[in-house]
Parts: sequence; C-alpha cells; structure tokens
Amino acid sequence: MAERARTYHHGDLRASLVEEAAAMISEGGAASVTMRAIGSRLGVSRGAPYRHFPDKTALLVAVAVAGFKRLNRRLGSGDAGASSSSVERLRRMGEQYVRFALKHPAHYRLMYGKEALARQDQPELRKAAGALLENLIDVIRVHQQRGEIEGGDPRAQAYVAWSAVHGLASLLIEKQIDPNVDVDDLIRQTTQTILDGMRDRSQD
Amino acid sequence: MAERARTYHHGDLRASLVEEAAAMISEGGAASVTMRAIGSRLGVSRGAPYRHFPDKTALLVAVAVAGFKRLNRRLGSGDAGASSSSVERLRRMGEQYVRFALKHPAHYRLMYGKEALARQDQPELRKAAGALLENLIDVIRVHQQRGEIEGGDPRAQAYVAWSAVHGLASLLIEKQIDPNVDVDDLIRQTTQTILDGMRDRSQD
DNA sequence: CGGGGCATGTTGACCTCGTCAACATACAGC
DNA sequence: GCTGTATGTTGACGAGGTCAACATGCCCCG
Repeated sequence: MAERARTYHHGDLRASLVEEAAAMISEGGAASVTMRAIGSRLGVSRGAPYRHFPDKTALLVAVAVAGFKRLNRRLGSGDAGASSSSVERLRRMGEQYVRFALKHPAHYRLMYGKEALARQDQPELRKAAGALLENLIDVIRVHQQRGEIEGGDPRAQAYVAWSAVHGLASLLIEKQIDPNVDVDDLIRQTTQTILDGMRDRSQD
Repeated sequence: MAERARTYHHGDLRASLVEEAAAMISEGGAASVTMRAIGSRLGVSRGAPYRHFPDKTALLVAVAVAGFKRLNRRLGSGDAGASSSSVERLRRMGEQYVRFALKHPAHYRLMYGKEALARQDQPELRKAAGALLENLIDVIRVHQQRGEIEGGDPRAQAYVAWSAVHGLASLLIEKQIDPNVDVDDLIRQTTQTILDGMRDRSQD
C-alpha cells in the first residue's frame, strides 16, 4: 500500500485508487466501480488510472489482493492473542473468517470472484490466497501434533475447513440463509462440526 | 432446438433463450452472454429477448433457476436410487453436488452470484434454492430418526452441510485448490468430515 | 372468410463504459 | 533555467443494454 509518498501530481494515486475502489465496492458493490466514477471521486480524469494499472481488471485484482492481506492479518491477530484453549483457537479463526466476510461482503465476493477478474492467472492474487491457506495449514499442523485432531494430510484438512467457512460466508453473503437463523450460532455450529469431524475419523 | 410449441414467429423463443444462454455460459462464461450475441445465435435481433424478459438480468435469473432445478433433479435421482447404506446416501448427495458444480462451473457461479443478478429479491431464484435446502433437510431428518446423526435442528445441520459442499465447489471452481490434490479424495474427505462431525457432537 | 388487434420481432438511437492515442504538464536532476 | 520522463487530460471509438417507433404474423370475432 504505502509504496512511497511521491508528491507528484496527485501524490501516490496508485494507493488512492486501490483504497477508493475498495470503498466504492463496499458502498455500492463491484458494479459501481467505474473508471470514470473512481477518477471523479479522486479528482482526476477517467484516464489517470491507466498510468498505474494496465486495465480495470488489474485495479480490481489489487483491491482483491489487499482484501486477502487484510483478512490474513485479522486471522493472524486473533490467532496470536494468547494461544487459548487449543482447539478454541481454530474455532476462533473460523469465526473471524466468516465475520470478515460479513463485514465486507462485496469485497469478499471480489476476492473469490475470478470470473470478474483475470482470465490470466493472477500471480499476486494466487500468492495472497496461498498465504491464507499456508497459515491455516500451520495451525492445523500444530493441533495435530498436540493430538487434538486426527493426523492425516494437514493440507487436505485445511481445504476441508476452508471450504466450510468459505461456503458459510458465501451463503450468508448471497442471502441463501434464512435471516431468522442466528448467525452466531450457525458459525459456531459449523466450526464445531468441522472440528468434531476432524477429531473422529472412522474411515479412510 | 428440440422443443417447439407455439409456432409463432420463432416458436417458443423464451425457452430457446434460456437454453441458448446456458449454452453460451458454459462455452464462454457469463461475460460472453450478450443480448446481441444470443439473438444472433438464435437468428433473431437484439431486441427480441425483450419481448420475453424485461432485461438481461431477468434472463440470467431464469438460467440460474433452471440450473437449480437441474441440480435438484440430479441430487434427487441419486437419492432415489436404492436407499443405500444409510449415511452413504448423504455422502453421495454431497459428491453429486460438487460434481455438478465442476461440470458446469460458469452456470454454478451464476446460480450463486447475486451480484451479477438482481438487486431486487428474485422470488423464483429464492424458491429454487429453497427447494434444494428443503430436500437436504428432509434427508437429514430421516437420518436423524435412524439415529445415524445427532438430533439437533435439522435446518442448522443442513446449512452446515450445504456450506461445506458449496464452499468446496466454489474453491474448486475458482481454482483456489492445488490442482495436484486428488479431487475425488477431497470430496470424500469433506463429506466424511461433515458426517463424522454431525455424529459426534461433544458440545452444544 | 376478412379484418382488427395483440403478440412478436426489427431498427435506429442514446447512454454508459473501457480503452487507446495524441496532447499537455509538472517534477527531478543537470 | 532546461529537458526528459512520469503523470494526467481529452477526444474518439467500439461494445453493449435498453427504449421507442415501426413492422409483421397469427388468432379470433363477426
């Protein structure tokens, strides 16, 4: 983000673009992000962004990457805070994950919406998402060593856990879940079910 | 191409539009679906679709609804085929679900991509997705009665299971999962973990 | 059997948007 | 101060969604 505060014409337009685009996404959804609109909000012309990003997709990818970094930081912080009662730590991560998605629905959607983004493989994005997975794998590995969860391939288990929280976040965001259901309970039950499932492996 | 009924000008353009749009989505993604392109492929003008759908969104919603119905049918059929070894039935449903998503990635994406669709609540879509949930709840209820899974609120359990398979499908579709991982194994492990988790409930 | 009228389809036009090229300008270092 | 490059601006183009005016087919009424 803070590359350098070059006080050029605008003064680090690149960073401002990413920041403003993220804000616009939160306010009006990804569809409201227009080169013209974003330029207008920043007091520059529609063409200005092209001096910093080859096209709109690249800008959106940057926004998505920033989102992953933020999410990562958030999960990490909750994790660092006193390694609580072992498994509780994993459950907390899951909760933090879903809560992040609920707090920034449009942004979250963008992070996982390859469709709207590159056809080309976006290495930056892949790296940011990869970091998320790696962190999760690390935590799982720790718990495996403590014997708190079954000791299979931690990567596979990470995928299962990730699927559960991502799926829940996605369904909630897309309003596929009855609004009368208590979200907190549902989050708890989801993480708990996964943890229970990872402890009791009866076959394969 | 196969169906005709009213031999009006085109002969049931509405159905053709939905069908063709679905085909185009599969071929080139949702972005390739253009009023002009779809009209061209069907031999009508760009304006013709507007006699059957108020706007492009409505057409896409119809496509999404058709997708849900197809998915529902598929899950139901697998379910009806000899109520296999109890829990195996639930696992099969999960597998069928993910497999459907992998077979029709763009279509699946559309089904859950509210962003691209209505700002307004689309009752048809909600109904179709609701049917999916209801079916899942029914199956879960049956297994609860057989004592094969814990007997809490079947709706909540359905959401948990749905989250897991939807999340896995989503991550796979968006290529967030290492291609070296064996997809079949991952699907099996996911459904198995959920089932194990629903059997062994140690706390609330 | 012949119109009338609604259901369908067609076209032209307008607006928004992404993007590129030509042009303008501000900084930085000499 | 002077020049070159990093930035920003504008005009233009093409794609695409959508609407209104217009055209046409089809069914039903008399």
